[in-house]
Parts: sequence; structure tokens; C-alpha cells
Amino acid sequence: METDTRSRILDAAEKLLVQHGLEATTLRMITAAAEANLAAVNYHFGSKEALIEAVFRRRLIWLNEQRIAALDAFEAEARGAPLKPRQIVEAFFGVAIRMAADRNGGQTFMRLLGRTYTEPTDFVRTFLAEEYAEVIARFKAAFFKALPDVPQEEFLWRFHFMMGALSYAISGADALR
Amino acid sequence: METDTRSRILDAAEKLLVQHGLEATTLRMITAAAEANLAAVNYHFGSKEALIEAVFRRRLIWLNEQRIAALDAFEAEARGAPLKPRQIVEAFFGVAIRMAADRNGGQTFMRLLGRTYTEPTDFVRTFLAEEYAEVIARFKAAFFKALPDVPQEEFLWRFHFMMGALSYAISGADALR
DNA sequence: TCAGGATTAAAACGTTCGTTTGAAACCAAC
DNA sequence: GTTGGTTTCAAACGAACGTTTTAATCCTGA
Repeated sequence: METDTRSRILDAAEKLLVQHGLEATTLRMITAAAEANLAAVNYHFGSKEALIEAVFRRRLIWLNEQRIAALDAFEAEARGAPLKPRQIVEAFFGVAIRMAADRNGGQTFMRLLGRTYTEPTDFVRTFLAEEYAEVIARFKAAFFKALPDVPQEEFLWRFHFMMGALSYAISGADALR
Repeated sequence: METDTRSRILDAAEKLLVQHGLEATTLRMITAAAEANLAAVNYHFGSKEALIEAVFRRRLIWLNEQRIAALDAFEAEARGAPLKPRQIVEAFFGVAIRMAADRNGGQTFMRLLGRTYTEPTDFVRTFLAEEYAEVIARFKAAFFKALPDVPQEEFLWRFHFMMGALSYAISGADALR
């Protein structure tokens, strides 16, 4: 590896977190895998929690920007008319699925994201809620515009089921091997 | 609580494990919730791992017996003819869904089971594999008989997706609240 | 009644965790 | 070539973990 310590730690943490979970992954495992000193985590990130946040933030921000960009593109094309539900689903999940196919870290990250969805540490839960807030608001509005007869609660459920299916499609792919 | 210490520990562990996960749940949390002494876990179960196994075993054995019984009933009714896929699915998931509706611990356990499916500790993974072996063999055979044209690998995938959907339907129910 | 196994209780054990410390090593700028 | 800020390193910190130990307490059967 020619990359700097900070990036090596992020990459190693990403891999180990999806393998062992948030609590079971120790800083000693991470720094050993990253060929860095134990103290490097606290030097570069401040704490273990801050490191985990950085691991998520690094790719999640980009992912959600892409989702909103995809939605923007569809809405610009529609010129104020409601989108087809199929387009909204594509904007949200298409980007994620394409990221999950990326063998260069994106795949690992999507598995981590899927896993975390069922395994919510307190601070990660609140952190993800913040990070998703804008995306959920945008897609909820788009859905409500496209399907005005579907109650909000029903929408949440459908959304949740799709997230679950996506999670399992991705993170379960290697659970089968 | 009038129940004995052993049962109180099992109940408390079940609740806390689904809340915090396998690694993050400490014996001190469990014994405090069960109003028992810390040493009681090692006295009654031997170790933390053995306690977790006991939590799973208590309900999982019954669950899988019910599934096989349901399959037996359908097969007896069919008199050697292949079952309808719908019946096989009903035998496997119907029992689980009914257990998930049971407000008396079954619901908690099914959430724990769903969560563990994505969060496999080494020893739980091997333990669940043993416990599921017979059930999977029976249902695989029934499916192959009912749908002889579907390849085995394809069957595993379909099974996996259904498990994922079930998991999320159950363990995600309170993630929405 | 009381002896003896079953259970509970308090305290300590060794280990491992995340974090902190202080000195060494590095490295660009003057 | 020396300075000063950045990064690495080895070592140690206190806290919390699962587990063990030893004594106290409970409870049943003779």
C-alpha cells in the first residue's frame, strides 16, 4: 500500500466492520490490518466512534448525493408532472445496486450498510437518521406526488420492505457461499 | 417475578440480546435485569456462550419441530404426490409468522433470530447450522420434488430471499416505530 | 431437628478494551 | 543544517468484561 495511514485505516475498518460487526471489531484488529500503530486511530479520528462515522460518511454522502441527483434528473425531465413510481424506485435503489456491484470498496460498504440496518448501535442510528433525513424527505414527497392515494404510513412500510430486500440481496450474497 | 432464577435469566437475556446484539450484551446487564447475581449465569449455564445457546435452543427446537410437523401433515395428506409450493412455504414460514405474532416472548425471539441471521458470531453460526440441518434437508427435498426443474442453487437463493424478507418483516417492525 | 446438597452472594481474578502519554522519527521550509 | 510542526511509536492507563473462588444462605429429606 502506498496510500497514507488515514486511508489505510478507513479501508481496513470498512472490511473488518462488515465482517465482525460494530462492537466486536477492535481498534487493535483495525490497526493491525492497516499496518498502523494503535494510537493512529485516536490521532487521526479522535475516537473509535468517530472512525466508524468517518467510514460511513465517506461513501454515504456520495451515495445520497447520487440518489438525489438521479431524482433531480427525472423530475427535470417530467417538468412538474408526477414521476412514475418505477422512476422513483430506480433513483433510490438503482444507485445503491450499482454501488454494490463496485468491487472496489463499494461492495463492502453496501454490505456494511445493510448489516447496520438490522444492528443499530445508538450513535450510528442517530447518525444515519441525520444523514438520510434529506433523502427520505425528497423521496417521500416524490412518492406522495406520484401516488397520492397511498397513506404515508403505508409508504413507510413499503419503503422499509424494499430496504430489507435490498439489504439481504447484497449482504446475504456471501452468506450463501 | 415468581419464576426461578434460570428462567428469569433466559427471559432477560432474550430481551437484551435482541436490543443490543450478541457481543454488546453483558452478563452484568442480564443479571441486573433478571434481578440475579452475576455469578448465576456461570452457575446455571456454564458460560455466556452457553447461555446464548440456551436462549436460542429453548424456542428454536420447538419452532423447527412445528415446521416439520406441518410438512408431515401436508405430505400425509398428499399421499406421495408432490406438495404444492404454496404448502411448503406455508409450512416453513407460517409457523414462524405465527410465532412472531405471539406477544409472550415468541415475538422477541423471532426478532432475535432475524437479527442474528445478519450478524453471525462464529459459534452461533455453527450452532444454528446444526439446528437447522434437518429442517433444511426436509424442505429442500420437498421443494425439489415439487419443482424438479428448479436447480438446487436457485432454490437456495429463493430460500435465502424469503428468509431475508421474513427477517425484515419481523425485526424491522419496531425499527419503524 | 439437623445434616447436606443446591443455590445465592460478594469479592477478586486475569484479560482485553479504548484511550492517553511522552518521546522518537520524519519532513518540508528557511 | 537546523528549526518546528506533523506523524509514528512503544508503553502504560483506568474501566469493563467473563469467569472463578469462597463463604453464606436456602431448602429438602430423613
